[in-house]
Amino acid sequence: MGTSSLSATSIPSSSLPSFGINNTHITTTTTTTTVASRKNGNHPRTLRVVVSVARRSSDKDVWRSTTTTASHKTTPSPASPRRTKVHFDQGVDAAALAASIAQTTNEQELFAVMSPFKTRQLSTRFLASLLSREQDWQRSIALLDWINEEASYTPNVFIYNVVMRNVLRAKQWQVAHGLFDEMRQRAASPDRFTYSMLITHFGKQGLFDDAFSWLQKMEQDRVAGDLVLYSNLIELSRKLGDYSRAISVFSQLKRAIAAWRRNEVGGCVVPDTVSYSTLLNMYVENQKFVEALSVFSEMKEAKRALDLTTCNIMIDVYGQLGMAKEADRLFWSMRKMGIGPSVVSYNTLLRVYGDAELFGEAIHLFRLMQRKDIEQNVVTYNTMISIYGKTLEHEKANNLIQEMKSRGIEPNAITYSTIISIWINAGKLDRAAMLFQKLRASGFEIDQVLYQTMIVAYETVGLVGHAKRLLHELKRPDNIPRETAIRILAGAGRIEEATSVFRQAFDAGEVKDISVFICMIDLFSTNGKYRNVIEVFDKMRRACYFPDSNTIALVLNAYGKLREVEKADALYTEMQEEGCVFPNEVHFQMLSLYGAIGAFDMVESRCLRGSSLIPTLTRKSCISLLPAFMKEPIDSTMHLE
DNA sequence: CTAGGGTTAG
Repeated sequence: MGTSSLSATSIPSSSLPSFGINNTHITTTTTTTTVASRKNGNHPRTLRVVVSVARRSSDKDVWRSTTTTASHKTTPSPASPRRTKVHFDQGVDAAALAASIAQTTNEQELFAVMSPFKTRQLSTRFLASLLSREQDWQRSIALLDWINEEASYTPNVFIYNVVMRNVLRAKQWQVAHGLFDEMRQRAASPDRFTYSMLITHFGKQGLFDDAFSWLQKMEQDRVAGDLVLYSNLIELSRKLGDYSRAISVFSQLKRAIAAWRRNEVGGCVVPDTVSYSTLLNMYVENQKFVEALSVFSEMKEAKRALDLTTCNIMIDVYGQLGMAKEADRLFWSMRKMGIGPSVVSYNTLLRVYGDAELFGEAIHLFRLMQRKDIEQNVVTYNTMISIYGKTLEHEKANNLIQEMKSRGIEPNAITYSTIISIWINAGKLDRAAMLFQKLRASGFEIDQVLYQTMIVAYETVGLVGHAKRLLHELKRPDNIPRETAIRILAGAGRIEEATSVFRQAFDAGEVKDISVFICMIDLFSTNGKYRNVIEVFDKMRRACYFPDSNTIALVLNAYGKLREVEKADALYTEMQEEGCVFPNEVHFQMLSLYGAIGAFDMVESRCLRGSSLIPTLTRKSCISLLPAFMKEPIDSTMHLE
């Protein structure tokens, strides 16, 4: 019968990424499905088997060896007592049963433990509660399989969510995909718990494409997000360096809040401390300090309690705004608010003092930390070294390196690049070079800032030969990662070297960081190498990285320069559908592209309809739009300056 | 009976 052909080996290993939902197999089992369904009068079980076998085929250890289908392929469970409403949960000790399950090492053992309950009616609620005690992903999958195949219960969304939780915590991404598909097929529709877990776990792992595709599915399913989810998405966008997307998510959040206020949806979207601080942080990252301040006061108005992290962020904001006094006041009032400042608070205030040239206060605070035995870390020392650099006390700065070492705090690349810059600014290039050589000789990993610092230093004092030698080394990077070499070469504008190292690294599968793609696109774009821009972009997409909107703007520009308006249009449309909000420059760029090929209808349909462009049109942009409007009179609602 | 979030130094 069908299922016997469904052993793990029959699932092609290439059936990713939809993971095992393989049409061939589903087709071959259709007949059995019908029979099975008729027999026990419920859902098609065989499909479940297909999915679960495929899912398990990725397992590696003992749980996999039991992927035999023989034991549970035919006989519908004799009990199948779904007609009766009587449950026997009461007599079952859930804790003891969970403990027995926890002892099993493979599926057969687990099935054996559960076998007495095939003939008894356990409620779905009981099963969910049983599962929620299990943390191991393989055992929870086995239990899910038992529920489905051995006992013919119908797992609900609670049960699936618990299994999903364990699978995600174990970073089993393929299994998660399979489980998700299975949920949908079995009508246990994913809910906001499911989506929230998927989006955050995939996002945390840097799998942004997946994370945003879950978001899309969530919206298609009309599942309302809540505040934490939106905080998460804003944070994801921030990590991607995509301010536009963050703003777009934020406006979605505001829409969700409005809907919630009108009682249209459930869930809770009232901003809390963490979501405020996420927003704060987003504004800080993008240098929007005034907006950050306004969020802070809105937060205080909303009577949200300040917590440690929010205070730390705000000390930083005040500092960046040149409001050292406020930063100082906030720091010293933390204890009164019942918040003990952490090492991060101290470090941030140290930096604020340094930026404000309040060196006396900084040194005083540092001494206080040492006297009162408040935790210090490498950031504390790096900040102080930089401050001694500003006060021109070079030897004191240098001594701090010895001090931190003696206290068991290891200097890092930031420590060394700080001190090297100090030597260089003090005109002591020899000391800088000596330290650099010593670091290289000791096998310390030189990162791009260290390299760049030295290269720039050599160039500044006219030692062009030394600078060139360093750059030359990077072409054949043996002791530094290729990604680092690429970033340095690109930063130094060495197109040919950067290109060749990038191609080597990409072919060797070594390009893991999205920023490497981006710096190559930047490099090619600023040098008018548009064909190369597209090449890197294609590689980036093939490697499943999600480009930020600035990068997309550069790629659109490249397509335009190459007169590939159709490709530009496809990308522009796709990214907007993905929720990407472009700066107006990008829209104008597209406008002029459409204009150049005389596609005036595109101007209307793609750029203007539903976009926020019209109220912001300036005289200059209106002039650039004129060709497009030649057919139509200019709308009087447009604001001409 | 199920879930998830934020901060410092070159």
